[in-house]
Amino acid sequence: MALGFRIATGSLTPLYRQIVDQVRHAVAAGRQRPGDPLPSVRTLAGQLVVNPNTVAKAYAELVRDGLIESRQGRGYFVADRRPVFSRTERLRRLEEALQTFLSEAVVLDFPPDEIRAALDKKLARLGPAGGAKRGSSDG
Amino acid sequence: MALGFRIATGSLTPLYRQIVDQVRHAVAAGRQRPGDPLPSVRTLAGQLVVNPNTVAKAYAELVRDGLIESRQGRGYFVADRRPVFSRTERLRRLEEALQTFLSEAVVLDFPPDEIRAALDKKLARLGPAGGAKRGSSDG
Amino acid sequence: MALGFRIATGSLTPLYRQIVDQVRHAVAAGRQRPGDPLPSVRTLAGQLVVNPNTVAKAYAELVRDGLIESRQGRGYFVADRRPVFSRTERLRRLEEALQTFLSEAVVLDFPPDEIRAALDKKLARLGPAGGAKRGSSDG
Amino acid sequence: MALGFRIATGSLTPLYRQIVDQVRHAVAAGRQRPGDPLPSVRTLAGQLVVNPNTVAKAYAELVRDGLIESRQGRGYFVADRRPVFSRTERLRRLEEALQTFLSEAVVLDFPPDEIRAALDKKLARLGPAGGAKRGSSDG
DNA sequence: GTGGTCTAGACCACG
DNA sequence: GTGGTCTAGACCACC
Repeated sequence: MALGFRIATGSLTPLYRQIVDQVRHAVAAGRQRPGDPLPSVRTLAGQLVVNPNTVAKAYAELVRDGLIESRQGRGYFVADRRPVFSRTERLRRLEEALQTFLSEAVVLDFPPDEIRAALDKKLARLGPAGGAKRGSSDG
Repeated sequence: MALGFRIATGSLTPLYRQIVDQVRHAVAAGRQRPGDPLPSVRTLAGQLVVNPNTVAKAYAELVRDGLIESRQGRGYFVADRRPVFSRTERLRRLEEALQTFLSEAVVLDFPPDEIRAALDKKLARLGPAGGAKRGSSDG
Repeated sequence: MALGFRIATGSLTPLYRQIVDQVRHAVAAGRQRPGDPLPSVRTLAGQLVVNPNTVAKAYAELVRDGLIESRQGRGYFVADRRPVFSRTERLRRLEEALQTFLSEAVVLDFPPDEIRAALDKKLARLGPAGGAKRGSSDG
Repeated sequence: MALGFRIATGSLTPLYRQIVDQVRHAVAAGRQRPGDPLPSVRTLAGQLVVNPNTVAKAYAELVRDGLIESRQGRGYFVADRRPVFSRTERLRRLEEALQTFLSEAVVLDFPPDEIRAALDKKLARLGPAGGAKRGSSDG
């Protein structure tokens, strides 16, 4: 199936960030699996009505995170999962993402219980399917 | 009481953002209630050793968000909060932010337990009085 | 002292890569230490007679490697060393860099002994000063 | 004997580069000597299951580098090697490549021992007959 | 056709 | 002044 990428031009978050996030969602949810091809830079750019460079920038960031890889002349593909970051770095990034999320939740005036509930619900849904399984902590 | 504002000059998050966040947290935690005065721009700037413009910009953003209001010649005060968004809209936004956070966490290969733990830890630190208690109010 | 950046426009290696390498050299050799400012994007671009975007791209890559950091409105600075990558990833990168180096050496028709000797000489020179000291292997 | 060429389609390095490298290594290791014939473009393409264009491009690069030569209607042969660069120039280039490699290794926080070990391991794998033995020849 | 690099120039956010 | 994002469009390498 075609990835249902959507972009909000009016949003505060940069276009390239939105693309990065959506690819991450697709991979995290297992909608895209290792080996699967991503839409070509030009194709996606046309589809989202943004400049190809913007898509390229997004893809480049995902490559550096080890989530996807490029094969010259062929396109981008979801990469085999491999431990790229140290545990400290992973924690730093988790913390950062959590901070961003919580700021938004607080601004939206949600009480802790409701936030926790929302998380639990979503965790349960992706539950046994997606998520981490491997022994992980690479030295 | 004086708000215990603290600024980290070396931090990655902009100074003005740090101020905005701290006011938000103070209000969310109930340390600042509707009608309470905020320190003047000059006072806070002196206290934090930052440029007054920076404080002014932070306050401007908070005004724009409806969290505080300025009363000519008297200073800034915490505004009576009225929900700007409908409950459905708020839920949609929470969902979206949560989705982004969770995808990042999953891609970083963190197991559900660790994600939950990180959230709980941060929620607790937000203060036991933390978050909004009022029932949902639909716009 | 001003960093003696130089660029070879005719070279096969991309401009932005050359910049990345030179910053790495400076940091590895201890000519640039944590906290030190780097030339601003526009300044360096002017100095090297390249487009600012090219410098920006180089700096962005160094940021993602955790070698430097940007402070909004102030510039780029050498970051405190922190373990960003997992051991596997570090080994992968070492292997890659070694492969590139050896290919060049082989093309240049140097025998193993001479290659080894050159390495030893250079290792000895940065010896006790530069190089790795910390316990490193972060989990 | 047939050259034991192997290609990794999933690899990050381009197909044609892999071919170029393998020919170089074969020559460097003395498995192919001046005057020896190389497999024809079509033969090798069939053997590696790649497009003949890819092989042709690899051979073209090797010709350009003076490592092999084509004899009209007969095929490609390993060329008599003559040093293109003066010894000082070769040393300068070796120095430069080494510098880039070492900076990367140091920044990756590898201790001298480990760097040396990695080099030795790779040199050994290059083949015991590996590398050039001839004395330096100044151009 | 694919991705990779580079330029020129615009507009915004931050201090 | 600083960096950050985005566009438009060029040219090259690879398959």
